[in-house]
Amino acid sequence: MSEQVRVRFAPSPTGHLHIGGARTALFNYLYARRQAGVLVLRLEDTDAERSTEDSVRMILDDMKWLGLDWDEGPEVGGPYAPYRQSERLDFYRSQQEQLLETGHAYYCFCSPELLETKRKQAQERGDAQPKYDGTCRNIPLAEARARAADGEPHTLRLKITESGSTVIHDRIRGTVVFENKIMDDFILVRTNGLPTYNFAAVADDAAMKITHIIRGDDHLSNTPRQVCLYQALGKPLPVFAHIPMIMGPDRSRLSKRHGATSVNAYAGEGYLPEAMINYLALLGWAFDDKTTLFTRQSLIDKFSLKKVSKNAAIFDPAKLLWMNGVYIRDLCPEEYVKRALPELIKAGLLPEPLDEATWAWAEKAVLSVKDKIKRLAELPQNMAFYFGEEIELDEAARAKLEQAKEYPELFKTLHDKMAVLKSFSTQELEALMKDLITEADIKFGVLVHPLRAAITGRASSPGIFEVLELLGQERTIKRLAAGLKSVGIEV
RNA sequence: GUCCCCAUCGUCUAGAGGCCUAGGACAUCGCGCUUUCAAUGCGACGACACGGGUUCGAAUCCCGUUGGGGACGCCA
Repeated sequence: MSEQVRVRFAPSPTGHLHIGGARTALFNYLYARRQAGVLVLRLEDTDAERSTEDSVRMILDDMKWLGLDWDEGPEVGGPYAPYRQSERLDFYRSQQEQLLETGHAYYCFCSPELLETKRKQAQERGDAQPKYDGTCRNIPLAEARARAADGEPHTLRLKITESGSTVIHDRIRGTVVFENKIMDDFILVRTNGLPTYNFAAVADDAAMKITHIIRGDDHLSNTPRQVCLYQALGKPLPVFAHIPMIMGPDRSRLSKRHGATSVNAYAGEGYLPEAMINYLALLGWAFDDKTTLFTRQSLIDKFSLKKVSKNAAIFDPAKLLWMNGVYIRDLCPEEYVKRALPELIKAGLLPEPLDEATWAWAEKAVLSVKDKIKRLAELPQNMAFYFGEEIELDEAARAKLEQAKEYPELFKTLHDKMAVLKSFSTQELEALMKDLITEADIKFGVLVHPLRAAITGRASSPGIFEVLELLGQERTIKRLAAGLKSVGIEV
């Protein structure tokens, strides 16, 4: 029987969770759930300069918004706690000590300035690949320790075997071979005593018994170094799976200049987490040649690394938008209302505690535009005409209203009859209007278009009877009268 | 520059030698339905980067070219 699958998502807290990170997290999540394994969330905050507590909060919130719950990590703890690298410094110290003792690591006293100079020189000479020249490689450990103890600034480097090659068996890429001579003795511990990414990540992955490393393609070239570290540490290698990157429309790495790239931004714009999950799942993965809509559970049931594609994918906001519309329309009325009303409250269109009558009205109003919107944030804009007393007509509406001039008597009658209607309901209104057009022998549109323009200020709206009823008799009459008056029809 | 990865419609992808006159989805365009818009239905447009092999047969395998991306930090 094989060991339990343990995967991890290890973001560095330097801002919101972005699209790429979210997709990596999602694939890890899906794989963990599919394999009945464990998803570990680990914060890689060894860069004290850029890591912030705010970012930690934001990333955790973004993960929760997406519904990507982790089994071990911040807030939930776990057998390998702590899950923040900044709190694991003692552990790294013990690891580096071991590497020093086994001769896999050594002290390096070269200053950053010196290295920078050497790197520049190498570049100017046109050297194949700038790499550390090994100046401090053979300083006896005892001597190095003494110098370090004297307070001489130093880093720790991993001693890489220069000959041979390092082979990676990637679940997605296949076999990838790197010649060892292209690697240099990279830094494990910085002058400030903090571990570098490559060191901390590997030490932790090994310690936390991570079995599968599912991460972005951009880490593929880091992998041979990390493999060397695993070996130096005497730890078994995990399975690597490098998933393709997500690019912007210009095929360069997705970044701010491509527009919204953080999950949070999409949440704010009224995207549903389930739509985001579905869309992200399809970026670099497909189940078959037909299916595009997946529930979270079907994603879990169907996900496999085998079907992850190798090529980079371009993030397409248009498809996400379409999918979000699908998900909004698919929401049951209760669920839809529950998510929609806060948007109106946020926009100041509805008061904060809602009384029962307003709630009932708002429910219907919000439902009337359900299949017109693709993002919840479009709601206030789309429903503006339901609020306030007077309205302003846009250009298209003006033109439609002008058409009323052809039938001044008809609209006068419409106004008068509506004004005295006993029950201002969909049924009554429909009967009234049907009678009018039959009598006048005109098409329905002739009556509806100017009416809609007058009461909504726009050329398009939900079904006219629905709007009429929701608006109520008083406001309808008021707006209709004002509209007719503006085109010279006195009522 | 060096190393590594990748290469099917504008975009996401299906395709693991014959099922491919290459399938689906988004976008775009057209038509239908309809009180408008939306939704929806139908349809159109649209791709195997190029060149060599291998094979009876290649989008699928091999090599090269070109193109794109990534890495080359005391960032992650």
